[in-house]
Amino acid sequence: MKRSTDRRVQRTRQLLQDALISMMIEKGYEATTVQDIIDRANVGRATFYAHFADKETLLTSRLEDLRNSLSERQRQAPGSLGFSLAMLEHARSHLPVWSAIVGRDSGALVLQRIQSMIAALVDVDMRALAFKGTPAQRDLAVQYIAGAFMAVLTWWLDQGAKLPPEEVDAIFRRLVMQGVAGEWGLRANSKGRAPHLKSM
Amino acid sequence: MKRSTDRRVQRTRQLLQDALISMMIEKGYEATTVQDIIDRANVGRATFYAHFADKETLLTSRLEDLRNSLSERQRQAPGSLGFSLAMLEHARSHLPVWSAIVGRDSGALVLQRIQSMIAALVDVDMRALAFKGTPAQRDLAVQYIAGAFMAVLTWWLDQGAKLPPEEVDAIFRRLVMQGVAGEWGLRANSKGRAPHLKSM
Amino acid sequence: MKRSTDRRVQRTRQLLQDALISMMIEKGYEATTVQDIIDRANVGRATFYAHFADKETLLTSRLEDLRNSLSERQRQAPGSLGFSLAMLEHARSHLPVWSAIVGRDSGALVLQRIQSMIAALVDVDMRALAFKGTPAQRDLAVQYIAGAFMAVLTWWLDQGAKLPPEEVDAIFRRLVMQGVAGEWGLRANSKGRAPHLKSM
Amino acid sequence: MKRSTDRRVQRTRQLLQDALISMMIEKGYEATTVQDIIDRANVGRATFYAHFADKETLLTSRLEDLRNSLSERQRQAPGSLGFSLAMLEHARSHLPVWSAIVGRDSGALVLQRIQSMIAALVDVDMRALAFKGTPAQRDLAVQYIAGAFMAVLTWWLDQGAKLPPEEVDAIFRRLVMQGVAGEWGLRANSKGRAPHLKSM
DNA sequence: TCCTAAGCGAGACGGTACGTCTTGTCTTCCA
DNA sequence: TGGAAGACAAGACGTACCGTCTCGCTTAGGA
Repeated sequence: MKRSTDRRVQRTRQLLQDALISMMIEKGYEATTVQDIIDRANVGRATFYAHFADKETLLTSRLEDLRNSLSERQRQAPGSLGFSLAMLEHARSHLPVWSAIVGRDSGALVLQRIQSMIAALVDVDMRALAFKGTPAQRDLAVQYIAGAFMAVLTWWLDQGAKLPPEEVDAIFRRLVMQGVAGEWGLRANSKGRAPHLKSM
Repeated sequence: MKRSTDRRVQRTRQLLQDALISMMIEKGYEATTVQDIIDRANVGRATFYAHFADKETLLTSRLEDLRNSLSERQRQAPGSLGFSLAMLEHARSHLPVWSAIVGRDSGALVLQRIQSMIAALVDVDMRALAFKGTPAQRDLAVQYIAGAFMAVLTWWLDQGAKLPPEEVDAIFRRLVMQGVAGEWGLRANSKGRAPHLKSM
Repeated sequence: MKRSTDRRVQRTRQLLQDALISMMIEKGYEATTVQDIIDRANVGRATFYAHFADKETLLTSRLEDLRNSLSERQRQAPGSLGFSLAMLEHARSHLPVWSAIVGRDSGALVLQRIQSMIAALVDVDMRALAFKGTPAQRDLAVQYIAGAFMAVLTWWLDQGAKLPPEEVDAIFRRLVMQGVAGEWGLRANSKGRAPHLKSM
Repeated sequence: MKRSTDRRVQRTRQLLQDALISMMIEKGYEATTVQDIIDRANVGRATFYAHFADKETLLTSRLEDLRNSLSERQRQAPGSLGFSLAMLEHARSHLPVWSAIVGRDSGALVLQRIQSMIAALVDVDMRALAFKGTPAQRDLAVQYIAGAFMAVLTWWLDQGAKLPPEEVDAIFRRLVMQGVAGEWGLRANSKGRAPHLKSM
């Protein structure tokens, strides 16, 4: 019951999320103020704070969607570092946002958030593969991979995302697999591609 | 002429840098305000801005010392990814600052700066080694390595820096070398250890 | 038709008026918010605004009862400044509200409303007595008396209403009558006391 | 020392006081926001709060000047209810502000502040005159007079301040003296007029 | 030894974002 | 159909921080 209220609430949350994305493209994340967001969303200030504790919480809620897409993607091909190509393609399809995130100092915090999201996915992949090594070593490997991927992604975007995602993905995966498999031995596990992501 | 003036200027810069470090340990980088710094340094507000454009510039000036140490270190053993062990040991020797940098959302921007510093070092290393591949591929590798290292470093510090630096370094280097050498073929180049860093 | 509806409406109005009084005693008039009132009255926000334009209108509606009592009281003994004793006694019988109204910056506006209510009564009294003087002079006298009375009432309440109402009333009336009668000559007119007020 | 800072501070306080007065004339006291004041004064928001706790404190600081003028005026002719004519003339010379204060609901609080200021002056006058009666009676008389005066002043201003101040003053003083002298006996004490007030 | 210019502390200031609060309007659903 | 529940836009509040600024004090060099 009170479904209508829920619907209104959802609508407002959506307006705010969209406004954030749209402002990020224009001014970057750090430079975007709460006032910018609510002006863009045509929403009252109090309403913003009724839904989100602050700008960062709003960002997190938006990233949640991305996380869900990637998780879903992963479920269809576990243990294949599938997030890699998916992320690259996602970034290319939504180049304006991602350029804004990656661009000058604007998104250090955003990138950090995304990196820990990636790390969680990698962790699942490592467990799916036959990782040989202590839990501490697995954690190290997880962080290693997530950090390396984000660095590659950032660089690729900074270059204007000109190289084909498939190529970047292939190199990245080989770099990781040769390293990690050499060190701890992983069962090869490369199932088919899942469909592209749509969100964001 | 006016050497005494220069000495005073240096003293003030030093006071401000020390105050920043000391505040970062207490409250983290983001949470530290310019007011905090000048109070801690017993310096006037205008004096701060006479020396540094803003908080970030002050940080950069402090990181400059770290960069110099690492460059020096690298010059003694080029092409060996020598920054890795040096950084790990440096971090362990100055655990309070590094914990503060790495701790919860305190230092995304600081870490980003350090990462690009590392990337510059890696770039030199890659050129020193016989990297086979296009310039773009080298750039990709550079970012890959720098990102992976920072992630490992951050993880290690977050864990309380309990594992021996030598062990972390060894694993990291093997992961990198197996990947990069497998992909593009690198001449093995692992000269002896250089002396520890002292700054910071 | 729909008498039951009328009864509900009356009930709601009553709930709101009571809630206002009760909140005023706790926090003073200014500090009381519409939210406080509707929470206390267990009433929806829209309902509040369906009945009253704002907090002040609600107050006014409540004061209407007081005005009616005093008017009734006056009809029984016109031209006797009868409001004086009636108000004093009323205030003593409902000390908590009146203390709240009078207390520190809580009710400047409330007191202003009451004062103009008193002024209307004084005007009637002045016309009942044989006031000699121009209309402007009568207006001046009316304001003079109402202002003086409210100040005395406020002072008396601020002191904790310790002096007997009769004594305060007597002094007040002598001060007024000697002044006004001396200036413009009034026919003595001091009929018997009317019964006490009950409302509020 | 540091007189220059003091001078700046004084200037800023003055700018803010003037801006308050000027806004009050336009929109009334209640309706004037802190933002209005600082915009008008060309002053930063933090600066406002560095000088005054809130809008009301600013008002109080402004009334302090009026209080000082009246006190000075009183010192030259004590015991003569000299504030009466002085206030009336002051109000007529600064009609725009006073009209704004007196006008619709805008200044209940301001008027309350002024009334207690007047009461303090009356208290001094009562002590200067040979007031016969208990302290409680004197307090009552003080409030009576202050309340009556403010009511007359307000009425006079509401009428557009058309009657000559001297006439209003004369009537007010006779009303008071006949009442108070009749009740408690006062030595006549009506020294010459002091010069007009200039502030505000 | 005096003088003079620079470095400096202290801190006022304009500007701007924050997160909180209250108001009055509106929509939806229940009894 | 009246009213409870409560989302919402609007906008003021008081706080925090920033980077600029003016002011005198201190403290050396050079005269």
